[in-house]
Amino acid sequence: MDTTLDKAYTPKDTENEIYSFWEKNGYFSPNDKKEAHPFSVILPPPNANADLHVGHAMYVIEDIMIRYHRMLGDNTLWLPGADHAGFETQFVYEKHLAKIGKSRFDFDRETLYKDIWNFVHENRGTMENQLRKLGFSLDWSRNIFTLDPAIITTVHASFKQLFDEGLIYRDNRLVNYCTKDGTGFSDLEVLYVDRKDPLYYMKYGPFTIATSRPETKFRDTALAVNPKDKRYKEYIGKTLEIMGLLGPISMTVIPDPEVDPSFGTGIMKVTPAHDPHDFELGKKFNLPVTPIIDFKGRMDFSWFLSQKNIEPKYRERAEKYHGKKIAIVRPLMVEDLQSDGLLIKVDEAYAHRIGTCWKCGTVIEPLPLEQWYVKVAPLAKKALEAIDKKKVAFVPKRFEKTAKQWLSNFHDWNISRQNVWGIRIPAWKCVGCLSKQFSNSTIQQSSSWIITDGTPPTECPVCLGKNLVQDTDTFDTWFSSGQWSFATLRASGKDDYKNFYPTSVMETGYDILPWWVCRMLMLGIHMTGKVPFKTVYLHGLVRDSKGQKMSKSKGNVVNPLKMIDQFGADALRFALVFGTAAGNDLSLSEDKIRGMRNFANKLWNIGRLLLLSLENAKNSGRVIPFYSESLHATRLNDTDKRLISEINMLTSSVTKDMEKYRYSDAAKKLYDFSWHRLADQYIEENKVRFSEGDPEALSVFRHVFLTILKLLHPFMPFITEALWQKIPRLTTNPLIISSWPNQKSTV
RNA sequence: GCGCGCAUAGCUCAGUGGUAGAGCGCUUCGUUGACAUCGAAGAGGUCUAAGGUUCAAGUCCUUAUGCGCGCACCA
Repeated sequence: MDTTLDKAYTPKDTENEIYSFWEKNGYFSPNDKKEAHPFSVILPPPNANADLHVGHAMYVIEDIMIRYHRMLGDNTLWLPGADHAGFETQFVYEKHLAKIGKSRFDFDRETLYKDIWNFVHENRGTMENQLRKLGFSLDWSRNIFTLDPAIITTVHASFKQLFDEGLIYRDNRLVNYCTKDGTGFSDLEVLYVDRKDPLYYMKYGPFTIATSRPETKFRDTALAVNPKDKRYKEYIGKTLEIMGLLGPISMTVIPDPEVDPSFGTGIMKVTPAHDPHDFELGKKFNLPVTPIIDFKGRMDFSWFLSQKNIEPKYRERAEKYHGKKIAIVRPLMVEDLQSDGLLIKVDEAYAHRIGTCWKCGTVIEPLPLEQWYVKVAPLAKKALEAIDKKKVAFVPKRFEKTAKQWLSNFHDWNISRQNVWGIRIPAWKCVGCLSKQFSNSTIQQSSSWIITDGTPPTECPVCLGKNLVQDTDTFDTWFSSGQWSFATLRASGKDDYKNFYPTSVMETGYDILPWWVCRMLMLGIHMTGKVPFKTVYLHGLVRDSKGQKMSKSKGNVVNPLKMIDQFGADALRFALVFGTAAGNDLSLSEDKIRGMRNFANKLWNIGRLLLLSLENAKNSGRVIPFYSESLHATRLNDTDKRLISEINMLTSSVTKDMEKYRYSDAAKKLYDFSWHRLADQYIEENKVRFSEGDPEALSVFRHVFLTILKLLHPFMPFITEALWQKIPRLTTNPLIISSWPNQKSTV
């Protein structure tokens, strides 16, 4: 064994070597000892085709938990995976297509899917190697992809079961639709932004109405007023002839207690096809759902133009508007409203919030579309009960309330996506039956669907027809992700589900609490009868040195790989934990990482001094005994004994912190003790003894330092392992699988 | 409107009712072998405000102010 060390620690030389040493020897896999307690964590699967960002580095908390429990001797599993990230990945792929002058519509479904598959798999290894660079002790032999057949099987089976139980249904209602990306979204994926837009006041029969969406007025089907509003009471129930841009329309005035009399003029126009509130109102009053905007975000006047005997003026207008985007039509309408004397005024800076596509920023259009919905309330109820019965604990505790709030307020969940890249929904329709039912041209009525476990059905159970068409939609990625905790363990082989479900801890960013954690709770409990995890630990967002959110456009993004390259993975890891409270956002600066690199170097040089001293002692024929209780009792002086007592106190205090998820505290104590107590005090005061080869001093120094290496290992796995392997000690185990210290332990 | 969080050193933030902390920055001094990615010494705080609980409050409770986040409404 080479016992000399370089003057400064160079992580680059050692990290890769140590990682492959660990991986090759299977240390990341569970020890499978029968008497061992199970401890399991499932890594939130990063997007398979994207590079890691510094937020992913926060999963270091999971590695700390895992390494700690592995050293405790627990049967420890940290399961890695990669996410196909349905819509998100397809979005990236479409950008890539655009660069080469193509679009997804140039390909048939199968080709497109295969092309995205290849695109993803070209990039997939990158993300995984980046996780390795971070030192994450993931069991790669169990690596799972969200599109692995075993996962798809589980997702299909759950869908069928939920459908059979009546917890999934098909409905035609207004969907949050992005006309640019061509897909609908769940409520959670709509990003609301504050904007200032014109509010148009226009003449509406005897009234004045205010609207920010004049383009929808062509398909208004009613007027609504607050029943308590005295100004309009007499109109309720009456049908009025109203002059519009395309001639007169007759409309009934209906009561709606939700109309705010103080907003605008207190009269609301009702457009069931393009406003969720109006849609519900329309259901109540039996109003027709008549769209004017199509799925590309264009005005569709075909319903009007197909009529006979239209006045030329109106035909001309409709033709002018037809097929154009909303933004183009609005000013045209304003002109026409003015020339018809219908425009009263325009409030140019009306402040409101508007739903946009979280990915591309396009304004979300509520459009009527048939989709699959999960009936959330019964599932949420079970999750709420589990929380109340303390079957799930939250760290920090305050997120329990947040989770409960979400679970109490979820609407039914639209899980259909008009994407190709994803798990296709195992639902088929019979063309024969369909043609018989198909009467209403604007709204497609629900008909009976054939749901299977994924196997294509051979014939229609109703008419025995063989012409069956599969739903072209795929699942919302979160529908499958919501089953990740049990789907993975069922897929990863052997007895993993039996041994490791429910998992010990679910650790992720608080920003996906509603998207992921709540859904895993709901689906996990419903599908398995058990909570999917016993503890939820949530970490905050990584921000820049000034506390600003990182973004590419601001140019303040910290690249974790660059930082690892520059300062080492241990330094980055320690910087992310040091001085960071669970659930709070944290500021990360290069300065902080550099500071932690300096700490790593400090450790390195403590090790270097120890090794040099041991080597000198050996060369002069001294035998350095290993620390033991009898050595302690018979030979140590007070100075040495005091240090031993302090390292024992540190050990129990750090252990307590580890148990209570107080990683920042543990890290600080270790930093402080190593640097300021051991190096600055003990070593400085006893330097002469070391150089003289004092056996007791060196024995104590070695014992204390090895103990520190153990305690620090979960945080800084590379340098601690590297030093550990250089230092003569009793056990032969590498540090990663050596035992967590207690007050009696020898090293 | 509802909910959550934050307010502590110049900056960024920890802080588990018991003598105010860290990282970075700053000042002064110090390089013959552990480390200048260092060492020694130091400056810098009415812990946002007001009230309350307590032997004891940065910490618990109430209220206020400012900032941030989420949700709902938004014709």
